[in-house]
Amino acid sequence: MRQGDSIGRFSLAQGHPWVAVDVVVFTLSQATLQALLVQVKDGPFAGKWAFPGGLVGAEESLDQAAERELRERTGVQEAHLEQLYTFGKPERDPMSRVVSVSYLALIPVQGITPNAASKYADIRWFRADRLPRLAYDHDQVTRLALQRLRAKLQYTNIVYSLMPSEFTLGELQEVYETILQRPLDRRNFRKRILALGLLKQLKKKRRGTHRPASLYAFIRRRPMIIEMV
Amino acid sequence: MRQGDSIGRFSLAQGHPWVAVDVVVFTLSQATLQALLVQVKDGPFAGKWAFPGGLVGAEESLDQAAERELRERTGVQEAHLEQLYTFGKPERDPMSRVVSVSYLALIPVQGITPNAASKYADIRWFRADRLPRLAYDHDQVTRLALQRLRAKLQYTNIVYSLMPSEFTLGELQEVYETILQRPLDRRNFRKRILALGLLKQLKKKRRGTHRPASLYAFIRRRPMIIEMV
DNA sequence: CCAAAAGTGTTGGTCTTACACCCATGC
DNA sequence: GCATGGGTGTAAGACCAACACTTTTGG
Repeated sequence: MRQGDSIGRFSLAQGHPWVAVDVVVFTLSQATLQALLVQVKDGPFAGKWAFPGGLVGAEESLDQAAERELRERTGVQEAHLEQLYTFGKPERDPMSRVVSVSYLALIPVQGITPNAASKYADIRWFRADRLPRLAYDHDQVTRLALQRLRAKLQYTNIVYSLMPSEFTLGELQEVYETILQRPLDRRNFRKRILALGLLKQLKKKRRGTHRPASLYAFIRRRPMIIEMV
Repeated sequence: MRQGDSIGRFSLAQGHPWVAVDVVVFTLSQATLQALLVQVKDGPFAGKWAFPGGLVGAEESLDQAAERELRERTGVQEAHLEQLYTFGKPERDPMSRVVSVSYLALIPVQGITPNAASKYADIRWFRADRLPRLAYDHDQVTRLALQRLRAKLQYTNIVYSLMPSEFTLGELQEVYETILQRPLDRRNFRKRILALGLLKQLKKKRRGTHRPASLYAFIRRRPMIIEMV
């Protein structure tokens, strides 16, 4: 397989594709799940929307390339970032052979102003349930990303990566309901999530328009397997 | 990201890695899970064992490259084949930058004689729980493959890809116990698996050394999500 | 007739779901 | 004082885990 013999023996038959990463960045805003899209500048997909991405640098790991892309578009340094799937059909990009490793990034609720730089014609947030038809095979990437997010919400604690440092149980429940697209029973939700022991109740209260709600925070902000929802 | 601008703008900074697939082939034999390993011929890992793999051809999708590698080593045409994960640290292969997409292949119990061709020094089956230290980052690939297999055994019907066309419930249970590495209660196992409605009972019996057992077959041999074990 | 695997139901405990009322605040 | 979200417990049903004896064959 490797160079020693393979590249010697196969270099003519073997393609030498470009390797790129594409990053599906999700966040929550106005109680909806939002995805970050860029407008492609050149090539046959010019004008179409797609997930931001870019070629992997010579000295860079795939994870680092994804982190860099996330940072360049959003300024976000710390986020949940995980590999999704690798797409490599020869015809997926009509201009040249590009094998693309897709990543899922989750960033906390906040007003992030994305940066297109000169690389893209435009960049902005779209409601995840109302994305336009995307360039390349990115519609498939969307399905995968949503599927993975919904699945992981239910057996891991990754929701922490979408939450601000302090939140009420009502807000947390709303996040679950938004992503899973189904209502949850408030009493059962509170029982379950508190029983997991992942949250600490803060002394503070959120004083809003109505009865103040207790604020909570995650005790640890790192990925764990749990059984939630 | 794509060539239009990116390759123009970034081609010096961006590496142009080789893209390979590596295939973890599992089968069952003598009531143990077996993995197919090849012995590397050249380069810094010469003499070490690794999973079979190879560069992706210019006209080939990643899936096709994995299928081809499986076919070349085992002659098997039809198998469960799924992408696992993509590894791409710059230093993972000391000779040159290789991004490797790993695949999991499951083939039915049977006496397959693997074929090293001239590509490898040797090829043979190893017990999955007693693999030697592997070349490249393949120890990581092993962990992932076993993890994925165990997980999927529990919420999909992929076990069909490891079974011959006819089998007894005892044999099926033995497969689950082998892979999950824990004993299962016979009555509960039979109740559950029959309740799923995925099996049909054949008229035939397996006549062995003791009381004959009813033979079963999968009604459909294609992947489905279920809730098993 | 003995050894070995096949075949078969019931019960107790746990987990999950459904459900309704009072509370604290802002306006 | 009313509208709004916050906060709380219980009961019924579903699901799961544990468990032992009889049957059929080969040798």
